[in-house]
Amino acid sequence: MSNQIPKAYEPGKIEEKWYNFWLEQGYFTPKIDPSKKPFVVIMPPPNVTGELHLGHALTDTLEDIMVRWHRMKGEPTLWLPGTDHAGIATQVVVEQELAKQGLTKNDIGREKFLRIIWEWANKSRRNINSQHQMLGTSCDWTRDCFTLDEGPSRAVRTAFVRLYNKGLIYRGERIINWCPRCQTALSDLEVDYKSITGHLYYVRYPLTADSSQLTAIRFVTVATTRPETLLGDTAVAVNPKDRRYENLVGKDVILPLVNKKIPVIADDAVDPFFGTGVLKITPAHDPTDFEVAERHNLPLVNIMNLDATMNENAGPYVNLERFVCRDKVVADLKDKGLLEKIEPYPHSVGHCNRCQTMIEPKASRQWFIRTSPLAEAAIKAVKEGDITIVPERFTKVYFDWMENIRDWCISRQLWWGHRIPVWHCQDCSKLTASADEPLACEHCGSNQIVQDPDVLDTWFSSGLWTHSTLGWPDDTDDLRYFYPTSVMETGYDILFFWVARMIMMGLEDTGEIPFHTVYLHGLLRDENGEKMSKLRGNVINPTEAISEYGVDALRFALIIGSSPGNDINLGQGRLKSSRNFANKLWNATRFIFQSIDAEALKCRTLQVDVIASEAKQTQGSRRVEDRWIHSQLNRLIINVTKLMEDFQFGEAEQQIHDFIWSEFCDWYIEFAKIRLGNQSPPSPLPFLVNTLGISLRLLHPSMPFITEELWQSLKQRLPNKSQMPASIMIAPYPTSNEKAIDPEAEKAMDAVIEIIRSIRNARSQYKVAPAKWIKAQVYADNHLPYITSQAKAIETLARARPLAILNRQERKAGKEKALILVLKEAEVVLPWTGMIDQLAEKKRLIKEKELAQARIAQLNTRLRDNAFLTKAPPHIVEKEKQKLYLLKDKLERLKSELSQLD
RNA sequence: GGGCGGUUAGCUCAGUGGUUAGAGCGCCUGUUUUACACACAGGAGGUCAGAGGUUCAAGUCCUCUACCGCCCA
Repeated sequence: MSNQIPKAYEPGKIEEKWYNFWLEQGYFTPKIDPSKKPFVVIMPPPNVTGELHLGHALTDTLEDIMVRWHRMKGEPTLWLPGTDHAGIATQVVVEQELAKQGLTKNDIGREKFLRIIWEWANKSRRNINSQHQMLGTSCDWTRDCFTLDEGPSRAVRTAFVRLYNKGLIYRGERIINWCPRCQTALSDLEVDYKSITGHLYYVRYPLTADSSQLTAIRFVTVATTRPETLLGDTAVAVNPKDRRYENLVGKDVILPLVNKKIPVIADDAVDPFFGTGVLKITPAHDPTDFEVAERHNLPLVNIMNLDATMNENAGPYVNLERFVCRDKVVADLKDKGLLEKIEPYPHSVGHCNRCQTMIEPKASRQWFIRTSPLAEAAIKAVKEGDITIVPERFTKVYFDWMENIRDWCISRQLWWGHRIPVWHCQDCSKLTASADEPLACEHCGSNQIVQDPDVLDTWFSSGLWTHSTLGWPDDTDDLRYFYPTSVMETGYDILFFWVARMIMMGLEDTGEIPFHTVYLHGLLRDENGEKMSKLRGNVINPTEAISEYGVDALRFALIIGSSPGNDINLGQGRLKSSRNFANKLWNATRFIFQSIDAEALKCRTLQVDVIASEAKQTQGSRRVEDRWIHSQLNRLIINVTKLMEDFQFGEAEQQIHDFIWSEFCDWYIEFAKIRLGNQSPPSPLPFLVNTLGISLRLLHPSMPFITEELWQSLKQRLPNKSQMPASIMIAPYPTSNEKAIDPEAEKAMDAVIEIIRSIRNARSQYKVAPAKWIKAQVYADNHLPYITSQAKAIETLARARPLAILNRQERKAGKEKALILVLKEAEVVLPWTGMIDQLAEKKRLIKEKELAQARIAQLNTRLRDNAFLTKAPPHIVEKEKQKLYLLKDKLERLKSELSQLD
């Protein structure tokens, strides 16, 4: 037949086709409908540093699942995509590109450098967006944003000026983290601390002659990990409670190598148990020392240049690189007999998280945000439940960070980013902050004003992303309708960097929370739980995975079996099994199509409604297996809906997977085959088609491409195709029908399945040739009519012929050798003359009897326990009683079988 | 130092108080059964890290211990 579909799923052939179809139909762009509450996700904007990695694929997949699900539920759904200029990260990448040509950014100048970096960014954006599209993201490209676009840039300037005018942004000299390679200040969050085994140097600081006379001490010993910084010392300090040194406080010592007089002071910050208990104070190069210096009015001596070489304050050491200088200082101290000892010393040292260069703490004049007032509101929003963090445990982490928040250094000495909207007056040296470029100093009116050369931390603009992308500071339709947004979905690693700051900035700028829910996913690891890295060579490239397994398989593999906030291990095995699942679905559908086409050849019309949660069956009554698959399907819909609402996407996918593979393919389709073969009404086709249609819709958010392809092919085969939605994307998400839950059909089919399984098991145990038919009798009572109705299925699926299904009362004590299987609701008798080890079989039955007795005893104890009967909920007690009843029944039958064997 | 998470089958992980703990991969046996070998059928494999406690009921809640990982300082 010409419209037959291929034997194996070939993902590459259909993905682009359907993505373009969706785009052309405009499904990704929501219609603003004030009568409906929208569902809104703002995408975490990837950096324009190059391409997407697996982490982005995970983000895209989770967000696409939520977004497609809500869209199918009929909510106006906006998923707003964007990209981030990523100040330092992008500048580092482009500088590396330049370095390949032997150039630095200073060689070519700010203007030309910015031109090159813009080219890079634009290319990168195109690349990134097409990768998002490969992944199937249903985001609204008409609203695509870049942090440096005019809108978001104006939002940045406006937010800055507002905070400045409220006194929440200030400029001041503080110890900041300086990256000597990037040549910029960094915020505390941009520093990675690494454990390093360094050394603790014990250095003698001689007392001045006067002090020495007064105390009869010649020197104090100071322990330090950074001897080169002693060139910038302006004091030594001890703890005021330290009895050992109490007579030293107020005296003076001579700074070695520099031969400068510096005081001994007492300060609580000194830990008497560290080293000798005497600390050198280098205020310009250490955060604690800086604070000590502030308390004691000590001068700051900066001894380093911006590239971490020593400056003129280092005297003879000028121009030496910091570590070269250290070696020289240590050698010189040794020469002068001032180095007491050197001990190995493990400690943690900050590194730039972009280039891994060792950070230099450094006193520097920078711009800061006073964060504590902002944090207060941000804490309140979560505490009062306006914002929910999923999984919940991160709430504590969030509070902890917010409650101990420190001021945020926002200025960067970079060229790539948002220029700080402050102008310095050359005449009165006062500052003018303005969202629009000012013509004159607002203080003295001079036009001799120069804009601050620095740019803002990238995360400042990211912090505004939820509202700047919707038009803020303007009062736009988008902002009014889509803000506050619904879910902020991202990795837990940027909770502080981004999520926390968005909450602070969103509340500050708009007076409203930026989103109702924060959903944090885990990080991706390889199949052994190792971090993915180029060095280890265990990186999975999403593009390669897609071409090998298909997008749907990649998406499915990323999510199935995962749980919120926990890391996800992804390897080839998981990708393969997800691809296999896609192929399974493909082939199940292929089978159903073949059946539909066969019907069509006989000119019969298929009565089926693939949208309704229950198939309409017009010809004759429904058979028990039809009721059963319906019941199972509706249970699935109930479970999946609940799981999706609880952000349990991994478990939702697992359940859909298990239903399709096990219940539908392994059993229902196998039952259906028999009926299709013998043509006796009622036809299972409406149920096959309906179950397939619902399964496809349930699965669509996870596997958009294969479900669309199959949906469209299915539609072509249905008589009511004109009434079906044009795409599965806009078809309604299945809703459950409580009435379809059918415990009677479930029990009956459980019994049938158990009968088939037990016969198969016995065949396998006795190594019966697969093709051989064996004689079987089934005796039952309760579900006899149902079991009888499945005679053909039992016969075919267990290869049992001749098969007799009889009432238990008709059971006669036969002397014929037979294998007897006592099941939950039935006995299966397999007469196998000469094949059975009668003794072993008797032993097996005795063992089963004992097992049943043990469990009955257990249940009896429980059901006689008054505490259980009074305190356990009634439905649990009822369940236990039911179990006991069934077991007792089984025990009786086991006993009766055994007695016949004697 | 403070906090968080983990410890469940050979491996990787689900398991949201209900009593016989699941999946994928791997392993063993068999099968060209006309949707699918990217498959089918059958099978082996777990004192749920350890110790105490709460509860009618604990893999699940609490306490402690051990080990592993992460975050913050």
